[in-house]
Amino acid sequence: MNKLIYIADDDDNIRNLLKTFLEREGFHVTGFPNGDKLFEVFSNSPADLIILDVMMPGHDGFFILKEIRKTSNVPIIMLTAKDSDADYIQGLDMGSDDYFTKPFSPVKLVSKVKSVLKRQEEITGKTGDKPDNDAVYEFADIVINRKTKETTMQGKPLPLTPNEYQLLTYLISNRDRAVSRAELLDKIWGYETQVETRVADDTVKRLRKKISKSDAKISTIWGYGFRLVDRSDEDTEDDDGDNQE
Amino acid sequence: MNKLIYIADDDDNIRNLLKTFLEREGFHVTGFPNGDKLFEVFSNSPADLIILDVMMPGHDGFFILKEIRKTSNVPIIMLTAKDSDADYIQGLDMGSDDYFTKPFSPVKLVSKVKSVLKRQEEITGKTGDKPDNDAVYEFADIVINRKTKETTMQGKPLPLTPNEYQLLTYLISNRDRAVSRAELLDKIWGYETQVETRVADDTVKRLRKKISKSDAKISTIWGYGFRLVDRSDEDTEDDDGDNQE
DNA sequence: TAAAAATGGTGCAAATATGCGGAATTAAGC
DNA sequence: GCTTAATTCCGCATATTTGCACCATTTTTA
Repeated sequence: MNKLIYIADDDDNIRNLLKTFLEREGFHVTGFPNGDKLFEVFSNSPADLIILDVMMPGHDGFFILKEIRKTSNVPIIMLTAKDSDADYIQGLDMGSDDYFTKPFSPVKLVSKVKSVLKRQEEITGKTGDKPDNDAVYEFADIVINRKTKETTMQGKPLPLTPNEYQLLTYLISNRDRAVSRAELLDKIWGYETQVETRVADDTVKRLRKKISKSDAKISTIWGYGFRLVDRSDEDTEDDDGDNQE
Repeated sequence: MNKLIYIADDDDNIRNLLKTFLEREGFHVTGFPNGDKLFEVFSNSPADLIILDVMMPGHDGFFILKEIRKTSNVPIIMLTAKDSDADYIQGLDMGSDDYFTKPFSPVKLVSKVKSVLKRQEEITGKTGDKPDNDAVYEFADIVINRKTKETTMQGKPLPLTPNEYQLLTYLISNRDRAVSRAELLDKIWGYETQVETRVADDTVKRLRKKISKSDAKISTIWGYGFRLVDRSDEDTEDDDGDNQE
């Protein structure tokens, strides 16, 4: 999986310790001496998970946390000193964030990291409301991150070609209705006129093959177009009326 | 058709250009110097389609778009400057909205307008000016979802062919009167002249077979056409000799 | 009551739509 | 320029729809 993890801690020993343990587990780790540096880099190249010490030169961990939260839902693990920060911890969004109390066992932190990442995958992999609904499209067991253009099916990466990506995205964003071939050609291929072409069918064909094991299914509306349905709940009603003109 | 189109753009040249081209195609066009003015007027007298420039004095196009979307499903075409608005475009409801990048060809925009309006008709129905809040047609135990094009009878899926779907939809939307064969041929088959054909009867025949177990029934108006009746309440007066033409 | 007109039903074949595999073309990276 | 991936094109097999011919049944008209 090769996840990228950012660590901000002013203590070199702790940073290197964590780096060592995490890298041993196959993670890609970058350390920062303070939160501001981390934030600066993160703004341009996001990571999969962030570990923040609360006590740091410059802005403290909670400040950085809030800054990051303004634009990202990346999971964040806070490193706190004893109980002193208890009050602040209460305010954390425990859904996507977590905390660890110093001193801590590196082994335990590593397993915490793993569980947080796993949970994150579960959240993105299932139908559950999630904060960043503009950037993430979900349908059944398929998740599309529109910012990173990453697509997953049942948590595993689903490689899509550009056209397939667009088509699937369009179908998902119009999950509540059937879309006609003409509309697909117009929106995705940009054909103004309804040229007699079957490129849409071709792309649907390839897409169907790739998501054949998914709960999501592209059903045909005979004489009209297509519609995305979820096998797990709408399977009983496939055939139905269609078209016009 | 004589559709009404509203345009909001602070650039007089663009507004007049569009106005000219669209009016040449038979559309009725009203221009506004900004989105707020357009919104104000639209609130009282709706249009069939709206063209919004993104960059405008006052609220920008996306803001106006959202305001309009709170109460209406009128198709909207956004005019954006280059790729700068790419992110926002992502957030559009690509189903009923569309966008155009400046600079654009008026000819292409006109054809886009046409295709959008046509699609809107397909979805909303040929009757035209009605917000699609009645996307679901019901008659007796038959339900037609015009968005998904799913048809159910007594809760179970009712598979209809394109022609049957159209015919049933037309009958339901005209439940309060009898429709003549000539009218059906005109509206559904598009036969301008009253060709001596019995295709309408064929489709009625097939439809009757499929809904034979339903409370809905297609009764024949001898010498004229058909009318949809509900067995459960209007059963007493089925055959009667209405006639005219 | 018989004949004519209108409608309903059955079956079939032409027309249309869709799915699918693979070739051909185009685009993209090196 | 060459190699690979992506897209489109091309037939063909299959599925579905639809119009029509033909006959039966009902209704009207004479």
